Amino acid sequence: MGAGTVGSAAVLRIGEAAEQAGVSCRTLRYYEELGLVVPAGHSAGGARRYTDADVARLQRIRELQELLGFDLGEIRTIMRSEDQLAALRSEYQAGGDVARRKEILAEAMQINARLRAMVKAKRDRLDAMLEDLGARAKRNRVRARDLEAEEAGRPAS
Amino acid sequence: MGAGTVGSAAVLRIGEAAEQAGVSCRTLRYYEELGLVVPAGHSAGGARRYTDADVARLQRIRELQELLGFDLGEIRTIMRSEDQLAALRSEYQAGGDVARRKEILAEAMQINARLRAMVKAKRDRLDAMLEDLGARAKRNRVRARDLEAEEAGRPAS
DNA sequence: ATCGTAGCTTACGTTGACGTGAACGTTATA
DNA sequence: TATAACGTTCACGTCAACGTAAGCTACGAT
Repeated sequence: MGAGTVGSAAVLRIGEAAEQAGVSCRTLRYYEELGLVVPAGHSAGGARRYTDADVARLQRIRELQELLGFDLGEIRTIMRSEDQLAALRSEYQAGGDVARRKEILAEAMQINARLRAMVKAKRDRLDAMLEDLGARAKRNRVRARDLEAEEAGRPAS
Repeated sequence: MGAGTVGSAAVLRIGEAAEQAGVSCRTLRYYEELGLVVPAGHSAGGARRYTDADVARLQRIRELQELLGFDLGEIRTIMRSEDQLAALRSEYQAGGDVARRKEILAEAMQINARLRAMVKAKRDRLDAMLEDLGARAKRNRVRARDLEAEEAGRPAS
């Protein structure tokens, strides 16, 4: 860690982490219960201590929940995949023979592709919806222009 | 209605409408309870009769629910806006003075813009996510290529 | 030392969005 | 005209995702 950064050890208490993630403390405890986010550490007295990485994880969970509409069960599955992916990445970087590295890479690419397909499908549907709304807006603009013209044509009918 | 089309009177029974919309009968009755979709008519005996327009409305509701993540309360608000918009459209087409038509148009455009902004925001976030996933995919592809090269360089190490 | 704030566990409550009978009426068809 | 399939209205059940209250503990400032 470079000098200048204070570093991101397990310094955040549950309230602080919750606020940064935009959720409640209860939600954090609930997520932990589900195995979604386990705090990086604990104080001597047993209080949860979160890192910035934990907060990032929380934000990712909210994104998957609110943006993609997954339920927490599906999110758990996804996060497990990503955790596994991170583990694979470590193993990958640690070296190992080429065959193993290829295996790892293949799995990573597959996981990525699955999520990508879901996101893309959703985005495309949103795009279609947006296009529809845009067409309506355009029609309205045309009508508005016509009205202006009509008004100008007969200023005081 | 042109000859050739049977027309879309209130012909669908609840089971048929439900199937076409991809939901359960219970859901239709529930939506009616919430004032989201009131069947276009009823049989002599009191059975609900839906039109194709009702089914379209149902599909729109599902879209708002699943794609945009609105709850049924928010959807009710949106649908009310759209109903009002349709009413305005009728009033608009019926004529009326220019000032009134401009008012109507302004309101319609405002309603449209609100929804459009929400959809666009969501789509942009999805786009960002997709871009991120794409970048990861690209890195993986590069790594895969490197691995192939390494293997070719030392065929039988 | 103490006192207020924050955190901990346990456990029951709540809200949205339906699912699932029960008991009964309606409709299409053989 | 019988009868199976479909419909109706209550009304209670369920599941996820938390909210909330109670009773107790830990830590930071005065």
